Amino acid sequence: MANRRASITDLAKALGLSPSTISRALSNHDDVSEATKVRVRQLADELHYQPNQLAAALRRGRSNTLGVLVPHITGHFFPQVVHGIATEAAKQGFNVMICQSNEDTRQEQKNIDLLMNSQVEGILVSLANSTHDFSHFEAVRQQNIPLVFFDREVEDFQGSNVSSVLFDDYHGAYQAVTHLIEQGCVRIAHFRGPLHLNIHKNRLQGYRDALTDHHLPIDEALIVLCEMTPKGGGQAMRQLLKLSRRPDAVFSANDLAAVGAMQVAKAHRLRVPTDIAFIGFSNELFTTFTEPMLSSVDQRCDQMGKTAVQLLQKMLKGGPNRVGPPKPIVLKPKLLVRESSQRK
Amino acid sequence: MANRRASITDLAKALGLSPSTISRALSNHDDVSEATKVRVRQLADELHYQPNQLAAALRRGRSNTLGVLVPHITGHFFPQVVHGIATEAAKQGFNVMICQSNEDTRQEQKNIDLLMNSQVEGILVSLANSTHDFSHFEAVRQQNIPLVFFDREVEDFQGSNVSSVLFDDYHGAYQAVTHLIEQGCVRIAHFRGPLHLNIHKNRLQGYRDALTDHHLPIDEALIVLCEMTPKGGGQAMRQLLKLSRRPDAVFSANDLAAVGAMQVAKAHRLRVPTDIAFIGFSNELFTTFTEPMLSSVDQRCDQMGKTAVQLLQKMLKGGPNRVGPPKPIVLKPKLLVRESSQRK
DNA sequence: ATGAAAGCGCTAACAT
DNA sequence: ATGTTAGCGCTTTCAT
Repeated sequence: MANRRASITDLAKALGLSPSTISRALSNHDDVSEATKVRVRQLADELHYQPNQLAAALRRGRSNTLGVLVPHITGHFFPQVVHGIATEAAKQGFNVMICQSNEDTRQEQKNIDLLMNSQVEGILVSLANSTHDFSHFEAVRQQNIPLVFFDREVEDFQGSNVSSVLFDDYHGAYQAVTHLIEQGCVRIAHFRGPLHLNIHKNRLQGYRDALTDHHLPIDEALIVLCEMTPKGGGQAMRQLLKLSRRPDAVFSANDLAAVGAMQVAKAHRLRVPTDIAFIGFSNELFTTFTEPMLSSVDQRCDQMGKTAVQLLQKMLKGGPNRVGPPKPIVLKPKLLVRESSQRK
Repeated sequence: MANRRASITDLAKALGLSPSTISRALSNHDDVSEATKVRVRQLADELHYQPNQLAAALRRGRSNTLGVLVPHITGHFFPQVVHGIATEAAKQGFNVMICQSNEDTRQEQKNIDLLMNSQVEGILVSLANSTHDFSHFEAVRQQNIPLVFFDREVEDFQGSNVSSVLFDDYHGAYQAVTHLIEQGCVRIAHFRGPLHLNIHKNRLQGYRDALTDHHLPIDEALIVLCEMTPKGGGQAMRQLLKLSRRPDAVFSANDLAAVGAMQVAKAHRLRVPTDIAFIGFSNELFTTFTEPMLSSVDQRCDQMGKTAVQLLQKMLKGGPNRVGPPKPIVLKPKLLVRESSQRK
């Protein structure tokens, strides 16, 4: 049978004190005598007293909870970011409520509502792919609840309590391709994803600019739209191998496709990296399990989560007298050179 | 400026009605006139009224929130399970609060406390590796808060509102080892984890029984306690290779250790699977990227999350007149045979 | 150093 | 069909 939980009132009655004193004692308030504190704590322990956060939050007007809204918690990236968020939030004393939009705008709206109703003190969002209408974020802005977009951002959505944490995809791609050039590669192919996503647009642009800046021609036949899976990468690779002049390197917009391509290349008796070098993107766990190990651009996903929470925290503390929103934070990528691209 | 949010009281005053009527209208209660409902909804929309869940939860004594406690949200397994949980919980109209223990018992205790304080209606837990002392779950049991252990369970922790969703590790291991025997392996090693975790105990027992049932001797020297990482697996492998009679197969309690071991074996010029075969456990994404591809036992992780929530839901609905706790649910494994164990 | 009292926003039993 | 009242458990101002 569910014993009703001991409340402050219960403690008060049992000790012949007032609820206010109990409350103060439990929160270690200065002007409660040490003796009383001891008595209170002891009884609280004995009765397994559990403070009711709901009540405290309601009274204080502060829920101590952050809301997180991600497209989903699968794959590599989002779990990692969520991990970073949860860890940092815990460190700062916040609870975390997590919702998934399943890449669906309607669910995103519903979840934003839900988070607001739950009186979260701030919201961290990565947009659903399909989201073009941003009216549901209006409410957040109006209530002046701090809002941080990460990875996927709403463009032109300004506000004094709105900011973002992004990843410099352009620079990551640029670094990767430059490294390939330095290794002596001259026909570098690129596997790209759909360009309505900024990440793919930027990675492609980084690729182009790196080539141009190093006086290499851009051959559109070497830029292949492919599904970002091992299978997709494999198909793209086969397509490239049919060219009269095959590429001597592949920079893929993700690791999965790179691995698939590498497998196909090896099946065609090409030596990696001597005949053809590979670089992926995201530094997935498995990149060190392939043979040769796959070079990749590391995104520091947990760093992104951590940074996002810190940014939010800054807004919460900033108060109303802060001038303007905190600047968006752009995380720098790091190229990890492994065997698949190391020719020298 | 943070406009104070409109409350029910505000709506009541503005419309010249009582708060109770507003409350009833908003929750579409039967005995409010349609006309009133319309008026109320309209004004609510206009003022962007957001119900305060905190207050409602406090009043109702029901928070509409489930607590989730996992060792971490990284790797393959836990994100997948959490995804299953979050999805199913959303479907059932629950919010989800997520905590990580970081495999640390003290944090686990703190998080359980936190969840209880947050008045969650039920808790889903996968234990930290290091947890030997279960006193923190006593409180949960005493408060009669439904508790579901998944994947990692506390043995001998019974209660009318305690249950679990497990994976049939024994059977998975048994299948894996039987398969190795059928491939002609006769000296099969096992990498095991710490045995206070049932998953490892059961995997070990499945290993033993499969050998015995097929009339193979059990050589304790072939059973190695190792850290479940590539590095740990590598070390264990080196240890095995020093034996006068090395093993001709390894069944590892997880994929990471298997991969590490496989790399070491290959570095020693052993051919996989001809000289030595490998099977891992969990069917991580990267198992298809290794060379040769790693055979593994698939756990259907998202199914586990979904099932766990459904079980919890059953307890919540069951009420106090239910007889005994719901039976633990055991999910069946599936052996995926890939190159690393396929000799014929 | 402690107590009395009010109220956070909501709901539900009990009126009318 | 609507209103009155009380209270969920806690914190905090204002006494004393």
